[in-house]
Amino acid sequence: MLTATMPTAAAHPALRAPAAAPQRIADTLQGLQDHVEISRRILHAGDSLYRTGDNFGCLHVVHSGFFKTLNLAADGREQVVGLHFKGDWLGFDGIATGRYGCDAVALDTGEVWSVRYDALLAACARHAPLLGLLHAAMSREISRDRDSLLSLCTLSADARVADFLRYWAEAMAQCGLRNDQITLRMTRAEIGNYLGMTVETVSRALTKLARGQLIAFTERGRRDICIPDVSALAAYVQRSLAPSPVLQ
Amino acid sequence: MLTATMPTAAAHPALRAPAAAPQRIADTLQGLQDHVEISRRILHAGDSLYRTGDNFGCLHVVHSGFFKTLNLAADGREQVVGLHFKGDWLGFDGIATGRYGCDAVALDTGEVWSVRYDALLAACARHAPLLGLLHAAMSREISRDRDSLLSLCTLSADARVADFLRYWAEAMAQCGLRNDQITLRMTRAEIGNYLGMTVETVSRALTKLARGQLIAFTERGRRDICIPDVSALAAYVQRSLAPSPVLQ
DNA sequence: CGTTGGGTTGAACCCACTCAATACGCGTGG
DNA sequence: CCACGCGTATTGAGTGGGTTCAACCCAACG
Repeated sequence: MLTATMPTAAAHPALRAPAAAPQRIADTLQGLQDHVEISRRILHAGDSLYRTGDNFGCLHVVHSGFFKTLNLAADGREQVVGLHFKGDWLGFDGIATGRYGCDAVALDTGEVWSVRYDALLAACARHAPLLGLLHAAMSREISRDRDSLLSLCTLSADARVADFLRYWAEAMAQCGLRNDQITLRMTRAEIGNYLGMTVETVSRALTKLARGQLIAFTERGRRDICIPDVSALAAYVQRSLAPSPVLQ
Repeated sequence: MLTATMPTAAAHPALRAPAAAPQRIADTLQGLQDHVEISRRILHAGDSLYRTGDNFGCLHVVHSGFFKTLNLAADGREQVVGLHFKGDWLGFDGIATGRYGCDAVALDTGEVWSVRYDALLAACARHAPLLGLLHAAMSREISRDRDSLLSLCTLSADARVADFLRYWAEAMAQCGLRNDQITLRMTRAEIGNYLGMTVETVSRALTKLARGQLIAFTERGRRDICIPDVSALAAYVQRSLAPSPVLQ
């Protein structure tokens, strides 16, 4: 069995997912391709896959690219509630009510595979493992959301940014992409919204991490970030928990 | 069709659930009873239904009482990530990994119905509507978690407490219980943890709400709370969004 | 009684926010 | 080519909401 090497510390809470993530992603895409009729669709940065209130009919799986989900309140508040990478499903929130409960927006050019929910259920009836994949994906989504809550409530602003970068790098690795140098597809405003802080705080946190050698900016633009050692970010999060002074 | 009256403002984001919640709960319990072998279990306040890391084998449905789910990080951080009432499912987070990802703890005496996950799947194959109930429950869980994120990131401490009370009262109504006077089953510490603030802030927020006549404490103890008008709480949340001075 | 756990309240502090100025990157058009 | 505008990012100074630290109240209980 070809298990991808996972260089980062395995002790981290958000790392409960099985180490064989690339295999899982491949199985998901293959399973869909083999048993359900799928419709492929290319989206570009800023395009919406679906919007809050749209009639629910399809589930979607990210085949390439990056997506964010936005929760919109009736009063205008909006909140980035999830980031989604290759192999992730989109649209679960629509099953219960028959309407999507959030917006799904592409962060750059990418492809999604869409399947009709009823067709998927029919396929699951014929081919049971497909249902297992579906349930596992929903289960992971729930766990992931809870980990977000945990980080949001228990970490300082700096640590949340560090944890965000670690999460992104982790996701890159699971997609089989290199994660020592990542290009954030989000503006500081989006990151700040996702992490519950302001643009300025995000910026300050990033410069502090750069000062501490935990990350480095590349020559071109400040949206590319070098992460020499992903596990060092996790260590930073741990350190910042203790009331002992970390790095200035 | 007997649709329960929902007195509260329908404009609120967390109110996406179909209005026929009592019917949904009844259907869930009936569906389980009719098609799967269930094992009933009584728990008392503080008892754990399952713990983080336990082998996953069962899903559980609350039949009576109140439960909280606790996310535990390896480093000791713990976070209340969910509250669960009659008809709610517990244990979804265990499907993906084969181990529960959090603790489920009873907030007072209550009964849960447990079903083996594999038995449930088999029953779903025989009786399709059961699968619909399961997926709807998972879908609602995801939506609910996202609403928590939204509140946590976009509301002030006072508004979060108000929103918490509104949510609890809402849940009581959906269970068919009276919601003009609720007994919080949680200590200030638990509430604070759930809402991402300290005990003192929770206490201050409650006294402020009481000063503003939005809630009132009963004669006995400060854990019983009268809510004369639930929709007034939602209105308070809305008001506190605008930078205009609310109530002192 | 004394003790213990939960709750409230006050005072001082501090992290993160607001406000504001500046700098950067990039496309457009002169 | 530079000028210009615009969105984005960074940095500084000042403020404030929420925290920390502390004292105190109260009810339950041995």
